Amino acid sequence: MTAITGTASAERRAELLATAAEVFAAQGYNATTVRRIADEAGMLAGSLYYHFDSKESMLDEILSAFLDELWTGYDTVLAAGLGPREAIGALVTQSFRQIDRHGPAVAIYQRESRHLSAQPRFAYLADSQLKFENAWLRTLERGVAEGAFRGDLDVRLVYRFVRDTVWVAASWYRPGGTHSPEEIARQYLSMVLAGITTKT
Amino acid sequence: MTAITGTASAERRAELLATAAEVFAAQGYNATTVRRIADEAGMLAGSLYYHFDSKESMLDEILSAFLDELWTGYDTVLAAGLGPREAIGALVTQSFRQIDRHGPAVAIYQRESRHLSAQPRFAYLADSQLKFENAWLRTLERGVAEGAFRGDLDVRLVYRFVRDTVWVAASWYRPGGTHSPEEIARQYLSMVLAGITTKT
DNA sequence: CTCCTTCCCTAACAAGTGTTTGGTAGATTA
DNA sequence: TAATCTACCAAACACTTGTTAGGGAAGGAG
Repeated sequence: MTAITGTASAERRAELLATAAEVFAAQGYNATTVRRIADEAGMLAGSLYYHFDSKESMLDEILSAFLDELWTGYDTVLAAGLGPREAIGALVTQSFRQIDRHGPAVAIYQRESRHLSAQPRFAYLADSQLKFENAWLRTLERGVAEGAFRGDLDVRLVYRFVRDTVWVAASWYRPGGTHSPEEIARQYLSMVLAGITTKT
Repeated sequence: MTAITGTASAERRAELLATAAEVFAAQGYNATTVRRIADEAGMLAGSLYYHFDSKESMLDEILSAFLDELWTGYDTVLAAGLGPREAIGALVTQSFRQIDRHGPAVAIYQRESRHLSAQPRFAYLADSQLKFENAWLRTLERGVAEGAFRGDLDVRLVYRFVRDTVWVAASWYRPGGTHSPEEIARQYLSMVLAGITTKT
């Protein structure tokens, strides 16, 4: 029955992609050999090509799946019509949830996105990055205009500051630790919004 | 005369290491071929081996030279006996100066440090990271104890927050831009210390 | 039982990798 | 002028890389 085997093979695909993502995240895409992935999956290198066209296809599928889910969450937040401060909060929280779920994918994205986006196949990475930047910048500027955020700072610098502080967390965050993604998001937000010094 | 040729060849070494560092930073260490480096330097791949033992030696020299200079600056700051808030400020400023000077090296360090430190040859990366963590953590804890920093935050989280926010800047910072490293450090510090919201 | 699909293995390929070896033009030294 | 040294080139080496082609065991379908 093609329906049953279809979902079964889809599950196997996802399984293989998950292990591939972990190795990519740990070693880097270029440093990862197809034989290592196969090893981790308990099979031989050639067998991977029954499921995937190429090593690059795996990377593509990992990244695009992650970005799809990311933007589903982001678009919901952006369409909710929140105030600047609440919007930033929701975006940060949403980001940490993605880190919690797609940890390896986030790490890969951060590491390889820059030089990958030059490749036509991965042009959607640049698109996403631009859309991302616009969403954050507009929210920040709106916040400055409404007096919620400080106006004495370079907005682009603030953007990069917030963006980086959130996403780099993927490099050390491990699911199932002492802090839930929501708790980490809460503390991060508190630092970004109010600073780490006492208010005297 | 060995003295003159000695410094001349030392200059050539530094020159080659600088171009190697740029390529490593742009493409990643593993994705960079020795032929690409040689090409960028205007010579053939084999010729590099007149100056260096191996590709790994180049990486080693780049990273250790960077760390040496970094710790020279850090140790000066840490020995100055500053208050917690001033110490953090000095450390951040110092870090941005390093990014300004050793941009490529910093980028390489961030990207490859994790999996390199497992290798015995690069064990000093792990040592440095530990020393780094201790310096920051102690300063932060001292600040909390003295009431300069907030006590309602997880100190380790604060550490990673500050550390990451500073060093990721290397991924987008380019020397000779609109902002000097000191100006960027000033604004970053202002955000980290006081937050991005208006104090109402 | 037979056929067929699924999923993997075995074995190899061509291209690209870091590295080595021997040579050589040109400057430096004696 | 002869000898030596410096900094590179030319060509190959052994090895790893992603990828492919053919085969075969297992199990469901007819």
